[in-house]
Amino acid sequence: MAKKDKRTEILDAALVLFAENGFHGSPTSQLAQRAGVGVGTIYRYFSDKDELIRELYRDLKQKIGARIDESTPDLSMQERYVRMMTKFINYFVQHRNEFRFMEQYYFSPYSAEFDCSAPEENARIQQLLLAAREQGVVQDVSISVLQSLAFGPVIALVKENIYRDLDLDDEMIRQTVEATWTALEN
Amino acid sequence: MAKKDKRTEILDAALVLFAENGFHGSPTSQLAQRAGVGVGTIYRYFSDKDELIRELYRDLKQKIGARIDESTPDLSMQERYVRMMTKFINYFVQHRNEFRFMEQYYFSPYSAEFDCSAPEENARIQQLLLAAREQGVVQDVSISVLQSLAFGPVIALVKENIYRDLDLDDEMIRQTVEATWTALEN
DNA sequence: ACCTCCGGAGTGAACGCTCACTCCGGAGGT
DNA sequence: ACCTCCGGAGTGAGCGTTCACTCCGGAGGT
Repeated sequence: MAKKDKRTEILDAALVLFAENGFHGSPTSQLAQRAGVGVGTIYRYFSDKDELIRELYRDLKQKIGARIDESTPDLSMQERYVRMMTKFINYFVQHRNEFRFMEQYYFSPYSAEFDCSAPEENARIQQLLLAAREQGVVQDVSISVLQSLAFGPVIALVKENIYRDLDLDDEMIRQTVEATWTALEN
Repeated sequence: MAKKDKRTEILDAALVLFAENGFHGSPTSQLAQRAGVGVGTIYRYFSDKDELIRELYRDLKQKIGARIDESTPDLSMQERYVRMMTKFINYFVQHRNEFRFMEQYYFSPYSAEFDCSAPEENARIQQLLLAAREQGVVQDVSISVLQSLAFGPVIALVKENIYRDLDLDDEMIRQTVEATWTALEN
C-alpha cells in the first residue's frame, strides 16, 4: 500500500462511505477517520462537503469514460456496440461503489444545479447510436428513445446485481446486450 | 377540497415534499406545516419518520398496482404486454411525485432492511413474462434478463421525462414499448 | 555541522445550527 | 367535570464548519 497523498486518501474514503451510507449518512468525522486524517484537513482540500462530492463525481466520470472507450473503428456498428456495452456492464459489476455513487449523484440536487450533462460514459455510445441511425442501421427514432433502449436494460441488470445480489454471469450479459441491439435495429 | 383525515393529509404532504426535496431535505416541521397539523400530530399516527416513509411506500405500492392491472385475458400476450407497459408509463408521467418517491425508496437503506420484494407494479408484468416464456413466445432466458429488457427502457424513458424534462409524446412511448417487445421475443 | 527561525500543512475541540422527537397545557365534544 | 385529541415550544443529539494551535522540514546564518 503505497503512501498516497491526502486528497486522494479523502476521495477514496468518501467513495466507499457515500456508496455504503449515502451522502447524508456519511458525516465528515467519519470521512476523516476512514481517510486517516483530521477533520480539518478535509477543508484544506475542499471548500465544503458539497464541493468534495462534486469533485469526486468529476474525477470518476473522467476515469470511467476512459475505461469504457473503445478504439476499434474498423468493426461493424453492432460489433462495436456490443463490445462497449459489455465493457460498461463489466466495469460497474467490478466497481460497485462507483456505480452506487454515480447513481446517487446523478439523481440528486447536485447534478441538477451544476453540470447537467449526461455521464461521460454515455457520450461515446450516444455518438455511436447517432452514427448508426444516420446509416439506417438502427431505427429512425429520437435519440432519447435509442438511449433508453440501449442503457435501460443494461443499467437495470447492473442494479439488480448490485442492490439485489442477482447472480450475473457472462451468458446473461451477452443475452441482454444482444437483445438491446435487436430492439434498436431497423 | 374535501376535509380528509389527518393521517391522509400527512401522507399527501410527505409524498410531495419527499419527491421534491428527498427524505433528508424534508424536516418534520415542514411536513407538519404543509399537512396543516402540528409536529406532534405526526407522531400520533406514525411512531417515527422512518415508519411514515415505509407506510407511504406500502400505500403507494398497493395503489399503483391496482391502477396498472389489466383484466383482459382474451388478448394476445403481446397485446396485453403493450397495454400494461403503456399504462405503466402513462401512470408515472402523470404521477411524477409517486415515481420520484418510489425510486428514492427502492434504492435506499429502507427497502434493503425490510420488505425486499420488488414493487407491486412489476408483479403483474412478471407473471405475464413468465407465462410468455412458458409458451415460447419470448426468449428462454432468466426472468431477471426479461425484466431488465422490459422495464429498463421504460423506466429510463420515464426518468428522462421526469428528471431531465424530456418531452415525451405518445409516439415515443409506442416506439419504446414496441421495441422492448422485439427485444423479448424469441 | 550545528542551531535558529519560519511557513504552512495538519489537527480536533468547540460552535452554531438543524433536526427528529417529546410533553404538557388547552380546545372541544359529551 | 371528564376524556380525547391536538399543537408547537422545548430538548438534546448530531451535523458541517471553523480556527487557534501543533508540528515538521528545510532555508539561512554562523
